[in-house]
Amino acid sequence: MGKLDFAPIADTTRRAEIVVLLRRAILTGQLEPGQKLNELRIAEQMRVSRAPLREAMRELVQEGILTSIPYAGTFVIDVTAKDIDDAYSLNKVLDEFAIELTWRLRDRRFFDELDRRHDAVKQATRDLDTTRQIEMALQLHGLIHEWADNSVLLETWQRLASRLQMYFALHQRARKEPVPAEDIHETYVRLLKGSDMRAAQRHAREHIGLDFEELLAYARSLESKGARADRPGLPRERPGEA
Amino acid sequence: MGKLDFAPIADTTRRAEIVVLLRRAILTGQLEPGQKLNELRIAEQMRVSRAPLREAMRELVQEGILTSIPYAGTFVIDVTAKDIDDAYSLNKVLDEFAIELTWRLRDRRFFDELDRRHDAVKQATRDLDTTRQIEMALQLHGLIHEWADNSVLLETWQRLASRLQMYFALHQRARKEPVPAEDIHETYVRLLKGSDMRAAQRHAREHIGLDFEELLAYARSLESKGARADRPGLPRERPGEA
DNA sequence: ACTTGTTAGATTGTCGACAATCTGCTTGAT
DNA sequence: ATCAAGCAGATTGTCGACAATCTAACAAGT
Repeated sequence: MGKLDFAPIADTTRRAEIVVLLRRAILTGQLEPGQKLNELRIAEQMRVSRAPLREAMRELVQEGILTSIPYAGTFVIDVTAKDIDDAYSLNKVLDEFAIELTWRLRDRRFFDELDRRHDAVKQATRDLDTTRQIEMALQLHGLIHEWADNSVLLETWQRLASRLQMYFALHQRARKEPVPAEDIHETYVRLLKGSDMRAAQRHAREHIGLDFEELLAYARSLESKGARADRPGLPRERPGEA
Repeated sequence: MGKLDFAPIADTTRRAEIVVLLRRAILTGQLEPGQKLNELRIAEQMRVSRAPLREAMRELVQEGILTSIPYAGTFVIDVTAKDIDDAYSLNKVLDEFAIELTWRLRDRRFFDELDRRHDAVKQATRDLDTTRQIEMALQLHGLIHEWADNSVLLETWQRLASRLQMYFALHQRARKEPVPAEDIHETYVRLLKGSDMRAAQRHAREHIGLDFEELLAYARSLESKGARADRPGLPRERPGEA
């Protein structure tokens, strides 16, 4: 018999597809932070009943990009400057760890994949597709976490990456300027291919740091402008879990 | 008006209560790894319809202690030695980070809470209540993550703690010996109260390390004994997310 | 003996309807 | 005018029934 091994076939449940649609809508900023998700309306738009929609929403709540208040509704999470700062500082720690784990596992396939993703970022940049640029940059950044061969680290990173994508998309959408044209990942990729692990770790911190500082400044400016009063019934605090 | 601030009232949805019940059943080992959860049977036992039960199960899937395969069922996650090892190594990194963040925030209330949780562990040990001992030990350990004032870190820790509790409960249930009587947390607490942060971080690694080594040895012995053939239809691989 | 097609039973996925709860407005008393 | 009570509408939570899919046993053909 042939030694061909097939990949498992795709999920074909409505729930799974709904999750993909909703996640994309949130991460690209089509659904704004704090916005309420009306179940009936969304279910009708998607031509689906509320059952699979609600199950999908529960998944995204646990994924950390939605928040739910019983009998009040499910909302896109609010983005505070502190959230961004918290995510940023944890991200630094995880990156350092991921580089350490990945370092001895780097091989030809790793470098090829690194280049492939790097190219994807540059392509999206040329196309002026900001949304895709953000997504591809995070994919490039996520490679060290995928390669580290630590399932728990990878899960943690993916949860974090979801929020990062949302934050950055929000930021990009706010400032009208076009995308930065120069390639800010060049050094990052080069160091990951090199032989100085400490240098790579150090750069990962600082490189990410630059983007984040800008993002933080934006978030802080939003908050100093006072709480938004346009959307009524916003949850100011999420109820604690038992 | 009084300056009393009330805690948010408890969630009163069936879904939330089901989550608590299911989580406890899994973390205490009443539901074994790999075991399938029959929706109809559980729903009847709890006197609830399948809708809130299924939503609760989706949450636990995202929490990482259940795994779902479309049209096949939802199962308690399988525990492999590598999973434990992965969780262990990430836990070391998170602990080090948490101690760093918490260090300058330590105050009277922190030390009091530290003692309170430490006492709770000792009490459970005296009562020979192994399940509670594990839970309290993790609570003691979680204090540095709660105190660190980083919401993303806290979330990450809580997800990790769920699995750790499951692993340890499984281990305890397997070996017939009674609980270790001596107080293994004494040094940990003392160092957290002291003034040498590096020493506290170092101890956190090694202290946890001991428990884990034992746990790992157990998990490896299970796997070398060959795959279990008693439960049919076990998922050997979970389908990837798109 | 081995494979293939079929069928019955069980289980998961989805739907539409009903119950519980919240929100905002109206009403009416002071 | 102010405020509380209560009502109407909208939205979420839950239920029971149906559809889609899987599993295992059985029959039939090679």
